Amino acid sequence: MQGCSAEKREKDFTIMQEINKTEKIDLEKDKIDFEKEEFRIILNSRSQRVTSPRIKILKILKSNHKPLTIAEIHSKLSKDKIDLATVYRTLNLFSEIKIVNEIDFKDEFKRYELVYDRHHHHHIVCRKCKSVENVETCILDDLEKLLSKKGYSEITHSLEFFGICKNCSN
Amino acid sequence: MQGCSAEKREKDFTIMQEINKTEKIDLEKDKIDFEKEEFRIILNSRSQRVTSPRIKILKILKSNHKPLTIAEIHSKLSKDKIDLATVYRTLNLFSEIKIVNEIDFKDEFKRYELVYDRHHHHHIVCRKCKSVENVETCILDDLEKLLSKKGYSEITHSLEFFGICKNCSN
DNA sequence: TTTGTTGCAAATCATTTGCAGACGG
DNA sequence: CCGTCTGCAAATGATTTGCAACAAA
Repeated sequence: MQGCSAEKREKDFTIMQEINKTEKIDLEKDKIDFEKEEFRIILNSRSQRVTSPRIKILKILKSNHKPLTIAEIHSKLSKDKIDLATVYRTLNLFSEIKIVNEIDFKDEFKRYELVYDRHHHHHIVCRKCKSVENVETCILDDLEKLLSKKGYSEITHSLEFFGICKNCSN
Repeated sequence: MQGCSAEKREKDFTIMQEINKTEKIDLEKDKIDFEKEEFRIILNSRSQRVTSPRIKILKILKSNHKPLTIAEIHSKLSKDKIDLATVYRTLNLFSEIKIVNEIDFKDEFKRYELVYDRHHHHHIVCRKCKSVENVETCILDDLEKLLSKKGYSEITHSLEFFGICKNCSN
């Protein structure tokens, strides 16, 4: 293909057409390209392939500042025709490589939240409407006081620790 | 039935026979009868019927000082031929009336633990062997220090709050 | 070129449900 | 006796998996 300048020019032109089209539609082009590059680095650094479904799912997780269910992620991908099975496989992968946290809100669905770029935090979930707010502090007493000041009532919490026990360390 | 003394005596005798038989087989009779009475009170006070599957499941939860999965509970009932669906329905009921806590250990199974007679506590779970120890303290920093002194490593935790938000209170 | 990923369709498996008979109060 | 609970069998629905085509490195 080297030296095949006519073809190259035609290709460049096609690319420019593509970019112009994109610019008109998407005013946040620069931000999005930056994100893509960020995701590429994250995946590469963990020896994972950079694929279109993975980037799209990462974008969705990044732009939604609350934990999402598989169904929510999949429906946000509806125009991209990404298979449900791929969504499951991708989120299982992301959990394994620890760039995503799997959260249980005590309903029937698991939720996923991007964590590689965020500091440790928790959530307060409304038992009725399932709305979610982040909780940044980390001492329980202070927390519950804070939450009731914010207007929540009947607060309960669930806290579990996970680790490797003595036996398993050997 | 008043004044029907012959019948009453016969009935009492039958009961005594029953008790003697039980004593020979089960040396912990007193303890178990006490438990049954306790469970009866708990269920009655919440307007729930006292049935044999419910008592058996409560006994299992009471005697196992760690959260159990549905499958574990069901297998401990194997000799009693209690249906799996009944186990599910019973534990959902127990969760609703809040005598049992439903816990997520981030594997595929929900676990259930009796809570009406215990003070609030958490757990530390080994990620490999799934062994469970209770955690009684309740300040996170102290906790994690305590846990690593106990020999756990790579400790993480998961904490979520649940409550009713302002909007839903109206 | 090689290895890993995706889409599709089918399988799996935990959980729920309808119903008829059994049981508790 | 009335209303609820249980066992059974079938349905449901989220999640996983096998496989062939495809894409990334």
